[in-house]
Amino acid sequence: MLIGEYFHNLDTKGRVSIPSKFRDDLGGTFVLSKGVNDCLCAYSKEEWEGFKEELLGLRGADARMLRRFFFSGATECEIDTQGRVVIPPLYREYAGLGREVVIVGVSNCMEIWDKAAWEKYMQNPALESAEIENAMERLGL
Amino acid sequence: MLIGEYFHNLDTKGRVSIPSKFRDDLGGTFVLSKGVNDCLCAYSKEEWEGFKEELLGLRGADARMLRRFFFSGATECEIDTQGRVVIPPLYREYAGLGREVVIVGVSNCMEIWDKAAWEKYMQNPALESAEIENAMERLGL
DNA sequence: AAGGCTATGCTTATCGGTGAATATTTTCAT
DNA sequence: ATGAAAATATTCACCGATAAGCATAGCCTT
Repeated sequence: MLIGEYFHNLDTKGRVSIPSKFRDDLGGTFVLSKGVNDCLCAYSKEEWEGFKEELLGLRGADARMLRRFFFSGATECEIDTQGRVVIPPLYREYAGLGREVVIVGVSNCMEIWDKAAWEKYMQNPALESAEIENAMERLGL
Repeated sequence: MLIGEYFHNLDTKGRVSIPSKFRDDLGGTFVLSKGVNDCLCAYSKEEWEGFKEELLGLRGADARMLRRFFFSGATECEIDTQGRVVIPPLYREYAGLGREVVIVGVSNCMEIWDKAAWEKYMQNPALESAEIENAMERLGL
């Protein structure tokens, strides 16, 4: 299971070390995709396969558009012998990654954030204890 | 699996480099066909066979029309020793290809778009974050 | 036969990806 | 606390992919 928060650095070639605790869950190659809040989202092959089948099962014009969106916004990544992956330039740009990034485990996927963006996001008032408590209550947790 | 988005240029002779990550999946020769939404669609021989069978299995007037469209609008292409293919003039014209094109992986086929047309297509309101989040929820991501 | 056209291939430059080597930091067991 | 091992950071050198321009060969036209 992918959980935790890790602070890492991109090297000058745009590579980043994957937290060693994540490597077994992710596998040697995984799928990196553009996430919803200006972050990158990495799925193990198994996770991605499930999603892919769902997408391929859809029919109609909207389905074609969704397929184009999700498949075009993803790329296969391979972890090298030193535990690193290259974040392609397009993806670095999309997520606004500087040198310092944060790698976050979200149970079934791993997210990569620019450090500043992550810290800003975590300051969101919706994440204060009271709000968290409210949300939990609404969801019956 | 064909995924990702690559920005390439046609040379003055109408040739374009196929992303190196796609070459294994596509094979040395593939089938280029006119796609839906003013793009070109490239299938590996295997994928094309599947598509062909699907088309041949259909009955009725619409089916006849689709068969004429897709079979007349397809041609075999060969990747040269430098990883390029010639896009015949008719196809360049059909998809409105200028110098800058985008090559998109859509899981089972590869699409070639004029850069401007692709960017316009991807601005569709149905692809705003809220819609995407809905779609992801439905698809179990 | 000469000139020009087209298709194809070759060459070079640039950029990004890859792999190795080493340094540094962290973790863990003793 | 200390040392060993693992994880992460950093740098360098090399290789491969792409872009662009040029060269060659075959073919058509005149």
